[in-house]
Order: sequence, then C-alpha cells, then structure tokens
Amino acid sequence: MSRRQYPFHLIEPKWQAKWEMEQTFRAFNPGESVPNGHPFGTRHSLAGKNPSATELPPKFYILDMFPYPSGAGLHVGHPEGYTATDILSRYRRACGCNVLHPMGWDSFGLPAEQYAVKTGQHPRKTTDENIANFTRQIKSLGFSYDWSREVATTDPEYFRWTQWVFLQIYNSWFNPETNRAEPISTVKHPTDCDTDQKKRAYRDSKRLAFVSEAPVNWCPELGTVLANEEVIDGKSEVGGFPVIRKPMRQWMLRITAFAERLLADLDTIDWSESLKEMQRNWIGRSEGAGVDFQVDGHAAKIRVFTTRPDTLFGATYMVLSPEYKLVKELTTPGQAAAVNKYQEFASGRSDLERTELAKEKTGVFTGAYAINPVNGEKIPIWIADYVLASYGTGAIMAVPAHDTRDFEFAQKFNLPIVQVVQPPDSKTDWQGFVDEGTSVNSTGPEISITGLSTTEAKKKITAWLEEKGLGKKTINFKLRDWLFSRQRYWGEPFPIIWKRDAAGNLYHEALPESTLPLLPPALDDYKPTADGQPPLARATDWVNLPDSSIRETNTMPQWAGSCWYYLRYLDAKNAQSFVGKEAESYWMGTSASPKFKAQSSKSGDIATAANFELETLNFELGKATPGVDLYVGGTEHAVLHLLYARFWHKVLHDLGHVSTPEPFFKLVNQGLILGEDGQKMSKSRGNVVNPDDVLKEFGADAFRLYEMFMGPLQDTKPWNTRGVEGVYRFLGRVWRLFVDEKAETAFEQAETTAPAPNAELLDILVLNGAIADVAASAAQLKALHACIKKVTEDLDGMRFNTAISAMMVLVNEANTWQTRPLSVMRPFLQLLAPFAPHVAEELWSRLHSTFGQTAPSLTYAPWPAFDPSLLVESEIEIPISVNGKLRDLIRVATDADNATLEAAARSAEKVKPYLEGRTVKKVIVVPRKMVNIVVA
RNA sequence: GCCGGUGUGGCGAAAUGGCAGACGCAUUGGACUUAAAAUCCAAGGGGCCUUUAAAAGCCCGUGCCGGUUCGAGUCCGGCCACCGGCACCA
Repeated sequence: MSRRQYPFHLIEPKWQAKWEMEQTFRAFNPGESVPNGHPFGTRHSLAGKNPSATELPPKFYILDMFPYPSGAGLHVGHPEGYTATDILSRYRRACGCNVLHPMGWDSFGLPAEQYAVKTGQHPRKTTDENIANFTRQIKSLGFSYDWSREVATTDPEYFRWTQWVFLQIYNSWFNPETNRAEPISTVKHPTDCDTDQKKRAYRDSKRLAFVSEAPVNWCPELGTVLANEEVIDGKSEVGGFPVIRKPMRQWMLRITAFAERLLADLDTIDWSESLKEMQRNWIGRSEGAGVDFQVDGHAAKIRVFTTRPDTLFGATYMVLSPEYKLVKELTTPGQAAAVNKYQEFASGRSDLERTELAKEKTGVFTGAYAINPVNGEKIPIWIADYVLASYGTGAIMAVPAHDTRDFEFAQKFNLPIVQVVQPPDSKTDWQGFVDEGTSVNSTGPEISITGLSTTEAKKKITAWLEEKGLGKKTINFKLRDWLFSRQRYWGEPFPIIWKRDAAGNLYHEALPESTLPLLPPALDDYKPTADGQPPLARATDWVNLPDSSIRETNTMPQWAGSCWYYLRYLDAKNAQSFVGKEAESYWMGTSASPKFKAQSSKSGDIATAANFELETLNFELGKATPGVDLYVGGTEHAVLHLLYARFWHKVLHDLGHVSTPEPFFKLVNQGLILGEDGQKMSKSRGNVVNPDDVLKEFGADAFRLYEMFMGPLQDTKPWNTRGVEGVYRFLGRVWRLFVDEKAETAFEQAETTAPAPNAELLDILVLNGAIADVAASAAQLKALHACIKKVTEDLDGMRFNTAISAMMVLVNEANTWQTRPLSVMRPFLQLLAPFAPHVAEELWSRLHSTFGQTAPSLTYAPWPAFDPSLLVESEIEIPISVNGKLRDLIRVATDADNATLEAAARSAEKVKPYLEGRTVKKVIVVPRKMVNIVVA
C-alpha cells in the first residue's frame, strides 16, 4: 500500500494541538469554574459559572489501568483498552455526561532500580524519561484524557498521600464486633495490660498494619522479600528467580480480616464471572470444624481444622507441619534426632522444591500419640511438610481412606487405612474416595453417625463436638495477610520510626502527618547491603535521627501506589487532602443530580437528540453506578492489584473517607493481542508490533479503528497488518465521500513540492460536490437511522467491532448515492467521531465552513437519535420452510396477518411441489419472521 | 486434579430459538492505466446433477454424540480439543 489514503499526517497533529489548547477534555469538579468558551460549558449552559454537584450533568468515571512506564515503550496491547475507554468517553460526552477520563503512571518499580544498581543513574531520571516517552506515544493516539489530572506514583506530592493512607491503615484495627475497621484508639485493652508498654504491645498487635517475624518469601537474586501473590511456582514473578523461605521482621497488612467482606461484596459488582471466580479461589473460604485432639501423656491439646468432620472415625494418624510450635515438646527422646533432622531438611527446602517434589511425600514419626476424641483410639503423630504451617492450625487429622494426600502418605509409611465413607455407587473403590457418600464404621461409645449422608453426618458430629467442648464449626481462608515491605530503594519509604522503651525493647511509632511526604535519601549505591539490609540502610544520616530513634528502612511494594490512584484523579491537585469530600462524593457517589432528575421527568414523543440522551441516561441511572463506572485493564491484575485496591478501599470506607464499599463497579478485561504468528508478543520471538510504526504508515484513526475492529474487546486475537490496511481503506472511502477529487489532486501536488508538512495546505481541499443541503430520500434516511441505531446499541454493549461494520455498511451505500444530503452526512460524522476523532473533526469543520456555519464542538455535539419510524418497511421478505427446510422467500406487507401469511406461503411457487399429495399437519406462522409448513 | 472460558469459511469474525457466514482480510475476474500502484465493480462454505457455459435445482455443513422443538450455531445432557487461572489450602 503505497498511496496515502488521506492526509492523516497533517490532520492528526492539527486536532491534537487544538484539543490541548482548548482543554476540550477537561472534566470539571463541583465548584470549579467553567471558563467562558469551553465547549462543555456551552453545551450545558454552564459557561462562566461555578456549578455545584447538583448543577453539573451526571458523572461518568471511565478508567484505564495506568501503565508502568517501561523503557520499551507502548506495545499494541496497551492501546486496546485505552481505545475502548476513549471511544466510550467520547460517546458519553456526546450523550451529555460529565466524563472523568484520566491517565497516570504506576512509576515505582524494579526495572528503574535495577538500572540504577548497574549504572548508578538515579531511578527518577530513568522514570522521567520513560514517562515522557509514554506520554508522547499515548498523546499521538488522540485519546481524550484530562491531562490536568495526571498523576505519577513516584511524585512526592502523590506518595505523600500514599504514605498518608498507610498511616490510616496503621492507625486502625479491625473490630470483629462491628466487622469494620475502626481507629486504633477504640481498642479496649484487657485488664492485664497494666503498663504503658503492655498497652502499646497490645495495640500494636491489633493494628491493620503490623510487624511480624514470620517466615517470608526471600528472593536472593532480587535482594527482597515477595508477597505470596508475587511467587509463581516457587519462583519470583519478576525475573523468575528462585525464592526461599526465611524468617524476617516484616510489615504486614491485615487483609485477612476483610476476607469475608471481600468475598461477599463480589456479588455486588459487575465483573466477569471468571474474574470473580479467580478472586473467590484466591480468598479460598472453606467451612469445616476445628477439633481438639488430646496428646497421650501430655497436657497439650492439638487443634486441627477439617472440612470433613464426618470422617473423624477414619483419622488413623495425625500430621503436624515441621514448624509446628509443640513439635519439640512432644517428640520422644528416641525420635528427637530424626525429627530435628527432618525439620532442618524441610526449612531448607525452597517452595520450588516443595512443589516439584510434591509427588513424593516425606515425613517423620514424633514418637507421640494423640487420642481420637470420637473413639478414644491412640493414633501416631507425625510431622511432614505436606502440611502447611500457614494454613488452618498447621496440624491435621489424617484420614487416608478419603483424602488423596493422606492416602499417599499412609501408603508410603504403612499407616492404617480405615473406610468411613461408602461411595454412592457400590462399584466405586472406597480407598481414596474423597467425595460425599454415606458414613460407615462411624460409631463410638458416645456418638454414632453411621448410616448418615455426608451432609447430615457433618452436622451431627459438629454439634456433638461443640456440646462436648471438643471443637466447633470453623471457617478458614486461604488468603494470607499481605506482606507489605520490600528491601528496595525505589518505593515509598514507610513513615515510621523505631524507638526503645525503658526496658530496651524496640517499638514503632508513626511520623506525624504534617511531616509527609517522607522522601527517600540520596544514595550512590542502590544495592541492598551485604548483610541483607535494604538499600535505605546505607543512608546512615537519614536513618539515624537526633533523638536516637531510627527510621524504618523497608519501602512499600509497587502495589501501594496503585491501590488508591483512582481516588487521587478525582482531585489530583488537592494539597490539603488525599481527595476532597465533595469531589469524592460527586464522582464516586450514586446520587443522581436533581437537574438530571428534573430533565428526565419531561416527556416527549418525538425521538429527538435530547430525548434520546435522556433515555440512555435513564438506562444508566437504573443501573446505579457507585464508584468507577467502568474500569478496563488486563487479566494479569485479577488477584493482585484488584484485591489490594478493594481492601484499601474498604478500610477507607470504614473510616469515612470514601462513599462506597467497592471502588470499581464495572470491570472489563481486554483480551490479549497476539503477534501476527498467533504467538504471544515477545522480543525473543521478534513478533512485537510497535504502535509508532503503525501510526506512521496508517495514522492514529486507522490504528484505533483496527484495534476495535479485530474482534470483541475481551477476546484474545492475533494482530494482522492487512487488517489495518482494510480499516485504513475504509477511512479513505469516508474521506472521498466528503472531499472533491480534483482539489485533492491539487492538494497532493502541492504537498509533494512543499518543503515540510504544512497543515495550511489542507485549505486547498474543497468539499465533494455531491454533498448538498437537500432533503434526504427515504432510503437515505433509513440507511442513516439503521446505522445510528446499531452504533448506539453496540456502544452501550461495548461491541465496537460490529459498530464499525455498521458504519462500513452505511459508507458502502453512501458511495452509490448521486447526492449526499448534509442531514445524513453530518450525523454520520458524529457516529464516526468516537472511533476516528481526527478525521471526523476535520470533515466536520469543513462541512460547516462550506455551508457557511461555525462548527459547534464535535466533542460536545449531542449524540444523534434514531427515529424508529424511519426504519419501518412497508414490505418485507420472509422465508417459507416446509418441515423446517427453507424452500422459498416471499415478499409480503410488513403488517400482514397470520392468515394472509399462511395463504401466501401455501401458494408460493417453490413451496407448492412439496405440498402436492400430502396433508398439511400444521402451519407455524411468526408474523414478520417466517412461515413453517409441516406436512406428513 | 479443580475452576473459568472458547470451538462457525483460507483468515479476523457476524447472527432477540426463525434465510448460517453481516463487515473486513486474503483470493479470483473485470473496469480504469502505455504499465503498475491506488481506486471502482463483481464472484465467492463443501458436494451432486445437468450443461458449450451459466442459471436453476438437490444434498451436506457451526468440535463430537444424543435430546428438547414445527424449527437449534443458539436451549438441555454426555464427551473431545484448545486457552487462561489455581493447585499438598486438609
């Protein structure tokens, strides 16, 4: 494809400059002044005013997941979601919403720091350069972001508030009685907390941000600990380096306290089922019973968690995790050496080894025995690393007959296997049968559940355990507390200092809010110290304070900044607060503006633009959209970012800082874009498509259009350059519908001789003579209104690909028209505008100047309405089938009744032969659709 | 192993239970051109029958098997394949 279809290289920069100068896409907060001449003010009669929340039109908050500005720049996957949200933003503006559509940078992160370690260049410099490049690329695509709200997580004015939010969490606890986060000051100390030190220790143990000395995922290669979520198959998610378990003092956030709410509230939000499932699995709620086992000859009891209390009679041994507290105490002298050795072996094993060697069970007998509470039998106590210290109580009762893992273990170590569940199908082997069935061999001196179904048995035995004080119904979660500290330089420092009390014990204290932001110190060397201290520990001047207290040297993980950025956008410049109350309640709240309510109560029979607008908004209002109305991003954040952000939001909600319990009302995952070879794009495969190259050859409008035309947004689909050419040709056809061919030739000649690209040359172009301010024919109106209907409905349903095909249909038809009425071509440009805004703006302005008008703002021009009456056909073609097989097509009046249709069908030329000599058993007539004749 | 999703032309894909394949790509033919590019027009799931050729006609066809229905790509049951997630969570 050598010839340029239309001068996008002049048009696109021209309109991008215009939008930037005019601040076309600026969203106005309640109370903000709407400048005279701003098209938003003109559209909504708010020019020169300071509208309150109730005077502003209804809000629509449409958000992209902000990117990490990597050195590699954008790939074609980024703009897929961005294009979809941009189209919807422009559509919503046209519909009359106050649209908030911001962009920013998740700019803390490892690559800049690793580069700093290698070269000594400050990560801020790398980060700023990458942000500049990303900004250039994103702006070249013509997205309608309100850049006045841009944020970067690395900006001290931003992370000042990240630190502030951390302090909110730090200064809170979870009150189980109210099921909410509350200020730490409301904690009631137990009576034995009689000293200040004890009170402080108690308070600190309750905080939502707390310090824990637990084994953590340590990655030697990265020199940092990682959250469970960041470890994949025993390797670091970033870089794929081995991860080992190591006990360290770390900051944790008590996300587990919110597990139940994080799970339950999934039902209140409009996310894909698969995404919700991923979160549900991650939270991993399971119901069962905690059961106490007495240890033979000891005072100690061991509590286990089981989801199958009905199999208690089949518990033939018990397993503790190697790290279990009582192991040492219980182990008999004869087994001490073996147990010790095993504990060492297990602690040295990385998660990777644990996973890879999972098939082969290992373990050691402690020499101790427990008493099975249901039948008083002595069962051996083992330790094995297939039992995890961090789940449940770190101890299990083993029921080898009905648990796959226990079965394997029992077989390997020759432990007894006793059947206690009978499978419903008698042919099924009971050994290793883990599903529900009927209890057998389950009768003890005090309790029997033999003969009961699994469900009944569970109920009965749990009740018995509770009554005897031997156990109780328990709910467990897979979700662990969030390991929140990292040994890195390029992250938010904790606003925390450490002091010693009179007894010499270390304790932590928050810095006052007024001292924020706490900036990281300058360093020459960004590596962790040799003894494993974080890089910040190198800055001794910074670490050691005059009063001999010392600073926390860990930094926050990258997720911290992305946990609340969508709130900062609401009021990005606020220096007093992380977000202003009024801005928060307007953009995140659910209350519709009274102005809107007044409007929507008006009635109207004729479908006008204004009426249509109200209908769409009514529809939206009916769905109540608390929080972000639409959030679009990749699936890779299904359990990390999206779970953490929900957690922070709930804390902020409990503390009264935000209006809604959930941050993101509707969420859509865009699908992956594969390379042209159908493989995942990657540098090593050499199949990466760079948007810059595509833009240079085809322009931003074609690029945007192609990304949407490829297929449904949510689907994974391969890139195809030929496909770009196809939509590019479509834009060329649109161009030629509007532009005079001779003038275009002249323009092209002028262009080839021009020394540099010159947008003024566009003035050579004149409008195509076929465009005239004349009445449109019925067929033309019908074509237009069918297109309006389809595009509008498809935009509401986010079916961008079919909306584009509808516009192609219209353009193909318009190509055959001798005259192209203004009243058809003008609304068409409005339909095209969200998809291909640059070319639409250019043609829109030409259309108006040619017909002697000042062009109103295309961005804020009311979305065209379709008139259903124009779509009504007087005659339609309907299929006639005999015995379900299509035999003929007949033309009938649209409103033909059943009798007429049946008669017409029976006498249809190609139907008759099938009816001859047969009896008609039945005739199904669906008016306006089809007729089916059933014959014997 | 568990959970979720997807299977439709050569390719990307469309189809409130009612004409399968809209729209686009690639392909083929034609117009324009000295020629090419670009553009415009047209053809197009597979098979059979007949024919100089075409049209018309008939049969088959939405991963596989079965069911519901006058009618199934669409709904139900059972399989298969691929993609994504989780995975010793008791």
